[in-house]
Amino acid sequence: MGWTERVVAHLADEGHRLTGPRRAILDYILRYSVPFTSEELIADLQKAGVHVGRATVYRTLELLHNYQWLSLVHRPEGEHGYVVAEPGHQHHLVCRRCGMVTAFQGCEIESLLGGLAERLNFRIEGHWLEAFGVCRGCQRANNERV
Amino acid sequence: MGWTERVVAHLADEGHRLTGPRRAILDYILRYSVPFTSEELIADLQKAGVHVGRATVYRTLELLHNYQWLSLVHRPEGEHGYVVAEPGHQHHLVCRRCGMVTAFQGCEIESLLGGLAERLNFRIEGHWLEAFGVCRGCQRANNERV
DNA sequence: AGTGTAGTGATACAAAATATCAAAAAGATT
DNA sequence: AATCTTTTTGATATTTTGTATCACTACACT
Ligand SMILES: [Zn+2]
Ligand SMILES: [Zn+2]
Ligand SMILES: [Zn+2]
Ligand SMILES: [Zn+2]
Repeated sequence: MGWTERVVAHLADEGHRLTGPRRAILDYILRYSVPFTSEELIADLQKAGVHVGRATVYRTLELLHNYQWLSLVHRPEGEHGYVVAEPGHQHHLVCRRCGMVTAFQGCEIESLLGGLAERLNFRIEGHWLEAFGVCRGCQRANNERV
Repeated sequence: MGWTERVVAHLADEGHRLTGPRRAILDYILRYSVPFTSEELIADLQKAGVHVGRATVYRTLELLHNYQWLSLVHRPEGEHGYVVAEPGHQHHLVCRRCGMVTAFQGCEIESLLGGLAERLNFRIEGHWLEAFGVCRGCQRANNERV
């Protein structure tokens, strides 16, 4: 069962309708290998001849983001982009060259922040972590060029 | 030597001119106790009767951000806001109630990410970490109310 | 098939950010 | 201190991004 099917099932569970536009957006999203913005998706859908209203794109992405089927990451240029995700605590490695994103779980940061929080009397409820670097493919490409 | 003086000295070093508008913005920035956006600063300067063009505010904030004299953090409502910072590796605790930001250094995350990077063949060059929670003051205020 | 309601999208609108470019002002030079 | 060179500024126009409205559509359920 792939991402789309899980999303569809979950949305149904939550009482949302499976509409044509939502289906089209879900399908299109999977074609991205790098984070995308709402505006980019709108433009790409249009180019591809898929007719979906601007407001619907914004609404659908927000819906998916609320359920954590999409995550936001910082792209190399600075703005936020969406990437497909699975619900739950997750972090990302973002390639500065090609923009590719790799998700990873297993986070030991809570314990790391624990001592700090105690010292500062700050009650920590969550965190956002994202790492930047160069992915395997881009390292190789670079070596070949040199 | 305070933040402003360090910034002024650094900008001079880098060959930038110390203009009236820049001075005004630097002075005003220090009055914020929570992260602020470009638009907020523009509005506040106007209210305060300080006349600085909109474009200049955007340009100056970007300049300071490039030199890391300002950091961007996610505010409780979701958007990005600027906070004064010192160049170098730094992270922030952001209070979800009042928006107050506490910076901290001493970061052991590199080592934590090291093993992961090796497994994934990803060369990590940096990271962004930000923690959310409730600051000391807001915890106390809440207790009193309950 | 009929019904109630979530969802859609054209349009208008608002907000945020950038581009342009003549005029102003820093700082160097004399 | 007057001049010159170059950065910087800011009014304005424009683009980009995101939201509000609301009549209409079509999904889900009986
Ligand atoms: Zn890459
Ligand atoms: Zn984590
Ligand atoms: Zn607080
Ligand atoms: Zn760190």
